[in-house]
Order: sequence, then C-alpha cells, then structure tokens
Amino acid sequence: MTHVNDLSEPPPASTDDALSPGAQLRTGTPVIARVALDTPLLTLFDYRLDQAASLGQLVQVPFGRREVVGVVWELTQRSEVDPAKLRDVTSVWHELPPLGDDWRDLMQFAARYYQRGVGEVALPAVPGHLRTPMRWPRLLAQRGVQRYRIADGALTTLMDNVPARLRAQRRLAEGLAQAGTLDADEAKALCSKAADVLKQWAAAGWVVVETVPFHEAIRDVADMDDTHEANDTDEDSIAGQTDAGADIDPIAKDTPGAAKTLTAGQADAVAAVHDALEAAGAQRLDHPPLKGDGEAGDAPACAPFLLYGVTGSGKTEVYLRTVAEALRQPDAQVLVLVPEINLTPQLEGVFRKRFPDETLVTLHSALAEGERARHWLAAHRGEARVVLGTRLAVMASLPHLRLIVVDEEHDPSYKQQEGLRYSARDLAIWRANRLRIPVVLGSATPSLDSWRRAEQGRYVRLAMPERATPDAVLPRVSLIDMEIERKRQRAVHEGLSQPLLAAIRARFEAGEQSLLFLNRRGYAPVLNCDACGWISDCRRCSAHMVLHKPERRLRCHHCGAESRIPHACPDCGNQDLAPLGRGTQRIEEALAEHFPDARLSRIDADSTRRKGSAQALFAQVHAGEIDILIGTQMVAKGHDFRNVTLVGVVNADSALFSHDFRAAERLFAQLMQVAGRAGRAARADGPGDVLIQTRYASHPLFASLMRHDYAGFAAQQLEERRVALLPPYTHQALLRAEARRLDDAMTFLKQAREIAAAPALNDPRISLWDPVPMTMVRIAGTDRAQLVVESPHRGALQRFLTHWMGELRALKAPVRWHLEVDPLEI
DNA sequence: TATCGGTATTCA
DNA sequence: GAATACCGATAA
Repeated sequence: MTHVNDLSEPPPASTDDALSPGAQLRTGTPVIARVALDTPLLTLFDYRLDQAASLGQLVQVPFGRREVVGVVWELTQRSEVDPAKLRDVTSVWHELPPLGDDWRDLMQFAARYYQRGVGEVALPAVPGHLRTPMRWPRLLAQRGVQRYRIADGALTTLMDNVPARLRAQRRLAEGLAQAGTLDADEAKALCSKAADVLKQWAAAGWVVVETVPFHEAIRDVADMDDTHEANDTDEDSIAGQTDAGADIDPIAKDTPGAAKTLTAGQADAVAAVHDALEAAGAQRLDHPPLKGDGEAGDAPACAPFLLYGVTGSGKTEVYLRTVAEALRQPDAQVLVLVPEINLTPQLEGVFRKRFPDETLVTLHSALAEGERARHWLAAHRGEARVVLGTRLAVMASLPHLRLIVVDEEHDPSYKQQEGLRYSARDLAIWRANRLRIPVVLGSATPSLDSWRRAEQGRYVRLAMPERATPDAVLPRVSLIDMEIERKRQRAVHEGLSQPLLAAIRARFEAGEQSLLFLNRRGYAPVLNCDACGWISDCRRCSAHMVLHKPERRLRCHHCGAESRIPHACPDCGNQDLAPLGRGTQRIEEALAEHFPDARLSRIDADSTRRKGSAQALFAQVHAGEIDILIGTQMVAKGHDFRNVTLVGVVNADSALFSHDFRAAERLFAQLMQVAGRAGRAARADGPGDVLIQTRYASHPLFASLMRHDYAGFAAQQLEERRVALLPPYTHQALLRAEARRLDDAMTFLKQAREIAAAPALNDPRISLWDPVPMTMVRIAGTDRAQLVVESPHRGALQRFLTHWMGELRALKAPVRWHLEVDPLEI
C-alpha cells in the first residue's frame, strides 16, 4: 500500500468457521446466518436458516418483540449462542441481488474506523422502504411509477375549481402545474390527502394518471429541471459548467473531445485520469476481482487525484470528460459527490445534457422515501450508470463502480454531524483505493489535509492555474479598513461603510447586481436592555435568542425555542430594548432605507424555509429582477450570478480569532468562494470587485486572499499546524458527554481519562487533553463537555480507541456520550 | 435503539 | 386507584 490510504488498515481476519463469501448453501442444510442489525450493540446476531441464502442478502428476522430487517453478514455451521435462544430467519429477500462484497467491506471498514457496530452503519445506508418487508413485493414488481399530470387543456378548469381557501389542495394543483408531473410521494408531500384528491380530479377529467416506466420516470424529473436551470450554473464547481468557456459547448454530447479546446491544465488533468482509468481497467483483466477474502489482490492502488483549479478553471469540464471516459466501459458506474444538492439542482441538468442516453439517479436526503428507494435500487442493480449525490451517496451499493468524483472536496458538509459521524470524502477515497479505481477530488481551496498529502506525493495534484474562459478575470479583492473608517469618523451606516455603500450605489446605477455576504441570519444576534443589562438569553441553551424582526419573534438558533419580542425588559420594565449586532435582516432593512428604489432580496435559511422558495429567489436574481442580494453562505455555494459585479463581505472578523484552529481554513475557502461570485460577469471595464470590511486589515489571511494565493495561505497554515502539532500532523478523536448537569459530564470524562491511563491501555504515542466544557456548554437543557485524544500515529489511535470504547461501554454513568473520529470542529 | 416489566409518582 | 413517568434489563 504505497500511496494511500489514509484511513486504511488491514481488513479484519474473517471468522474461522465463516464460509467463503458468496457461498451458496444447499436448501435444507441447517446453517446459521450471522446477521447485522441496526442496533448500537456491536455484535452480529445468529439465526437459524432453513433456506438458501448468500452473504449480503436482506433478511427479515425476529428481534426481541419486533421483526426487523438485517443483512446476512456471515454464514456458519455452528453458533456460540445457546441453541435455546436461537430463532429462525423469518424470510430471505431472494428477489433482491445481495449486497456485494465491496459494499460490505466498506461498511465493515466504516464501522471499525468510526468505532461502531457494523449493523449500525450498514442498515441506515439502506433506504427505509427496503427495510420494510411489507413493501418488498411492490418494490421489485414495480415496472413503472404512477405519475399524475394535468389533463390537456384542463389547467384553467382545475385552477378555477380549487378554491384558494383549501390551501393544501391549492398547493397540489400549483405543484402539478409547475412540475408537469408528480408521483404519489411528491403529491403527498404537497397535500396530505393527495391520494383522494387526485382520484376526484381524475374522475372529473382534470388530471390523468399514467404509468411511466421506471427509467423514464427518473429522466422526466430532469427534463423539467433542465429547461430553466441549466444556464444558471456555477462553473468552478460541478454545479455548472456552461460558462466554462465560449469554446466549450456543454450540449455537444456525441463528440467528446472533438472540436473543443481545453486549457493545457484541463487537458493534462483529463489525460491523467484517463491513464488511471486505463490502468485500472487493465488491472481488472489481469487480476479479476477476487471473490475470496475481499482483498482486491496485490495490485497497486492508484493515488487519488487532487484537481486544484482556481475559480473558473473549468473543473466541471474535467469531471464531465473523465466521467464520459469511465462510462465507455460497458456497465461501468460512476459516483459523483457534491456538498449540497439542494443548492445546486441545476447540476443534474448539466450531467443529463452531457449524458442523455445514460441513466442518472440522484441520492440525497431531500428525496422522498419512495424515490430514494427507487434510485438506490437503480444503483444497486447497476441500472444507474451515474449516481449524483450528497455524502450519503457514498454509502450506496454500486456493483460496477469505476470512478468517483468528489466536488468541492474541502466542504465541511461532507462530514456528517450527527449519528455516525463519517466523512464521505474520506470514505470515497477508501472505497476507490479498495477497488483500485481513480478518485478525483476537486477544489479551488482544497482542505489542508488533502493539500498536504498532495505535497507529500500521496495524492497526484492536477493544477489548473489558468481560467478556461479568456475574458473571465479574477475579481479584484480589496479591504475596507474599518479602523480607519472609525478614526476618520466617517459615518458607518448600520455596519455598512461609506466606501461599500458607494460601491453598491455605483453598481445599482450601472444596472449591475451587488451581493452582500453576512454569515449571520436574523435581525440582530441579541436584544439588550440599556437600563439593567438584561439580554435575551435562551432559557435552555448557553446562547442568545436571536431577534427576527419580520416574524416579530425571538429565536434560539440552537434549540429552536421561540418567543414573542418583549415590549419591555422582563427584569426592570424598561421600554427601551435595543438590538445589538447585525444579521441579514437588519442589513436588508438598512439597505432598503439607503436605496429605496433598489430591488432587494435576502437569501438565508429563514427566507428559504418553505420548500422550493430558494429556487424561486435564485431564479429572481438570475432573471435580473434583483439589484442587491443579501445572503448567508447559502449564496456562496453553487450559484453563478452572472450580473453580480460586486461582492461585499460585511463582517468576517469573528472567524479570524476563533478558538477553532480550522476557522481560518474555513473562512478562506468561504471568502474565495463568495468572491468567485463576482468573477463571472464579462464586464467591459474590468473584473468584478470584492470589498471586505474588516478591523484587522493587516491579517495575513487577507493578504493571501487579495493575491488569490491559496498555495501561500496553505503553506502558512500548514506551518502553524506543524509547529502546534495539530491536524494534519496529528490525528484526533473526540469523546463527548452530555448530561443534565455539567458535573456529571465532566466526571464521566475524567473517569474516561483515568481508564485511558491504565497500564493495559497506556501507549506513549497517545495523548489525552483535559476534559473541558464545550464552547456552547448548554444546548436544549443539556450540558456538554468533551475530551480530545490524539496521536501522530493513526493505527495506534485506532487500536487505543477500540480498547478504550470497550471499557467505556462497561461504565455506568448518568450521561449520554459518543465518540467522534476526525472531528472537524473542536 | 426499541421495548418491556417493575416501581415510584402524581393527581382527581 | 388509575394514569403516567422513570429505570434498568434485554435483544440471537
């Protein structure tokens, strides 16, 4: 294992009496199935099996008083379990092809790496419908999907007959009109009585029901997305590629590589991945996948590619070409991971346009259950050749996987922040490594971990320094020194400096758009009483309640608590309560005052709460109906605003001095990304502008940012990390405890620390920090504390954790606790 | 994690 | 005295 990986350790030795994987059993032979179940218990559970079954098959088994679905993980002749306790497998889902060896390997690895039971990892990776035996018959029998659409010419009749007061029905009608067709799940999401309502409408002849074959049903959705979205894409991320250059025609599909000029960087990158794909293919011929111990033979792995391309360098075109290359092999499947599909629905369209004849499915949490099951099945059965999804898609069963692309690999949303806290990017790398297939990690601001590995030569860096579009230029980044503004006593209007306001005015008058970025939603982060010092604290959290002015509410962003805005101070009765600080709503209000004629729009989690409203807001911006856009990081991701020529960063200072050592890395990536929004417009008079308001204008981060110098920034950050012995120079895990009282949580962690010091566990390569209360101690009435464990040696850390967890589980304490491996936030 | 039985607690 | 909240054991 020369280059990679990263997470890997040798696979666990298989149990002595386990049959070889894939072994078929003669019917009637008494055998034991060792089944993985979704429970926090670490073990597999033994069941008698009276029929043929193979590894990876889904089975229904009795468990306690319930019937649950599990995966056959091992097959053996005898069981250690008391025969009196053994129960029978209720049924085997023969019709579903078993989950493959490689998938089970991945699950096994993830379970071990993240210190969980295998069932706890494997079963949540299977869509809910497939874990409901009731649905089994229908799931596979399903030849097509029932879809509803408005009958030809019946649109007005329908609309006239659904009164506005029946809001759910109205939503349904509008949904139908907008989407063209809806399936039962989608309809139900709009209107809980959709089934009945649609039946009535069908009877009235307003709506027709049609059965669409499965594959087409999936394609349908895309068609409707394409039509209005495909042009508004973000070219430096996968979310878009249409403006990757006038010389690149995204729609030309049948002629990959023909008559389209790539930049030198793009061409080199495509060639490199092409060679890797060829090599991997040749290897498969030489060493056909071994069915035996799950090892992919002794073939060398191919190192991950780090596709490092500045904004506008055309990474998407590289993805598309390498995907096309991989798909040339018959049956080959490709997995494309993106951080958040909801913010970038158009990327689906881009891929479909380029691969109109391939079945493409999406996998993400916003899919309706039924759809999720269908898409997952299409992947599992090898029907879907391109799977496009968020982090959960890395867990999908992909029997013919030949290439993985991870777009925006640095993005924190690849890390699951609850339940099993896995990193989809890391698992993707492991998966590719195990399969000996190429993986392409793309980013303009790679994670420092990946960057370092590239520096070490463990990843192959594919740099694309030049922009793909000749007339696109990097935006000019400049700072507005708020200290100077203050010293010169220049008026700052609601946090907006004169230079920034002037710049906005200039764009407004020129008919161009401005985008203001502020990572704080609400009106003001806290409400304060001048007289007695009362502040709007949340009762259940160690956080302030945030003032939301349009809704006239105070809201806690951590526990969701809400209350009305008090008219007077609850402590002293003072009527003058003042909002402190600024959020997007307040900036919006200030700008509305300052630019009464401008059309403003605010895009944040509050303004886009309703499903689909984000789409609508973005569409308005694209259509040029908005002059000034105010937004949180939602606007930084994915969307290309072609007419935005000014990006203003209102306040990013808090991240500069955060206690989290990764804050700078995140801020840099975020600012680069948001700055990129201004780089698209082909203006006659030069590049777009990025203005950053700061009180720390001399901070080195800004110096690098102004030069668009990621490499310099990374080098400086890595040096800091090296000196301080922080990741990636060490590996960390985090033990977190929560309890009603902080004391209990701390006591548990102290105990845990003592256990770690016991001779059996003691390893000089492991160090434990002191347990500390978390920065946000209290959330929703529970206090949280944490303990960091670290080691420069990943293997040592892994071994230590496994033993330590064993001890901790035996401990009885009035706390909830969990372990997070490779935490992102400390 | 989901569910169970057992026991303590609450309230009319 | 019934309803319910809470705890600990258990799952093959």
